[in-house]
Amino acid sequence: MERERIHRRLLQWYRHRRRPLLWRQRSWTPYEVLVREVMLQQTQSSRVEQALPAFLQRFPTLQALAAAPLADVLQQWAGLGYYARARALWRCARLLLERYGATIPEDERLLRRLPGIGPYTSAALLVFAFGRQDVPLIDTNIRRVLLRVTGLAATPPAPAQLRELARAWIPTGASAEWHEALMDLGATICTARHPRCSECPIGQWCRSAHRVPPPPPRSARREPEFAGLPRRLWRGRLLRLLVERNPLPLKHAAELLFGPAPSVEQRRWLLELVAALERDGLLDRRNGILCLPNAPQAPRESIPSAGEPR
DNA sequence: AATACGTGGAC
DNA sequence: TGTCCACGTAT
Repeated sequence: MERERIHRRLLQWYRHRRRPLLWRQRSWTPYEVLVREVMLQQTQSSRVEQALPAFLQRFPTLQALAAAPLADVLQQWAGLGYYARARALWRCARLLLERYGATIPEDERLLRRLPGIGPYTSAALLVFAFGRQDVPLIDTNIRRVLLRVTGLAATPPAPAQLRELARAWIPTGASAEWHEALMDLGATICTARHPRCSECPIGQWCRSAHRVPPPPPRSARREPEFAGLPRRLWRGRLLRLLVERNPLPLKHAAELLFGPAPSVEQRRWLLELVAALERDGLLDRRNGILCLPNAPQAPRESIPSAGEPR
C-alpha cells in the first residue's frame, strides 16, 4: 500500500540523516523531554540543541529545577526569548513535585492542566516520553506535511478530522520516530514557502508535489510600538538587562535603555514595561530596584483538580 | 476569538 | 541592509 511505502521511505530518510538531531543521540527521561519540548515550542531546533545541554546540566532533574529560585531559571533561559515559558516550566516542576511525587503523569487530561503544557506539549510527552502509539502529535510542520501529502492542503479538514487522519497515519510501533521525521521533513524540505519537492524522500507519492503553495494570509494588525520598536522588543531588552545585572535600580535601567538623560516619556514607557513584567511574574520591584523574582518568597501554587471544568 | 510574546533566519 | 516571518500557550 502507498501509505506503507511512505512510512518506510520517510523513516529511512530520517534514520540516515547526515547529522542526527540531538534527541536521536541518546534516550531521554520524561523530565528531559518536558524541558526539550517546552524549549521547542517557539524556538528553532538548532538553537534548542545549543541551549538544552547547558540547561539540563544546571537543572539535571525535576527536583533540581523545582528547588531552584526562579531567577536562576530565567538566567539559564537567557537568549531563548519567551521567558514566560521558563516560568511556566518552573511552576510546572514545582507542581509535579508537590502533587505527583516528582513524576510526570502519563495522562493527557492531567498534563493539560499543568502550566505551559498545551495540546502540542502534552501529545509530545505521551509520544516521546511514554511511547504511546495511539496519540497523534500535530504541530504546524506535521499539519502542513500531512495535508500536502494527502492533497488536502486546499481544503483542510476540521481539527477533529485532522486528528483522526493523523492518528491513522501513525505507522505501527514507530510513532515517536514517525513524528520526529515528519517535523524534520517539514522544517527542512516541506517548508511553508518554498518546498524543495525535488529533494523530498516521499515526493513521488505526494499529491501536492511541485505545486506552488498558496501564499499564507498576512496579518492585518500592527503591534504597539515605542520609538519605532515593538513593545515586545523593549520588553525583551529590559528582561535581558535584568538577567545580566540583577538587581538593577530603575534609574540605571532607564539609562541603559535610553541613554544618560531619559525623557519623561521614556521613563513612563519603562514603567509600563515594568508593570507588565510584574504582572507576568517575571520581575519584582522593591524601593525603586528591579530584580528577578525569587523562589522562597513565591506564593504556593495550586492547580485545579482534574474533575473541575476549565 | 483574537492577540501578545521574542529570537534568528529568510529574502 | 532592513523588513518580514515563524508558532504553541495563555488570556
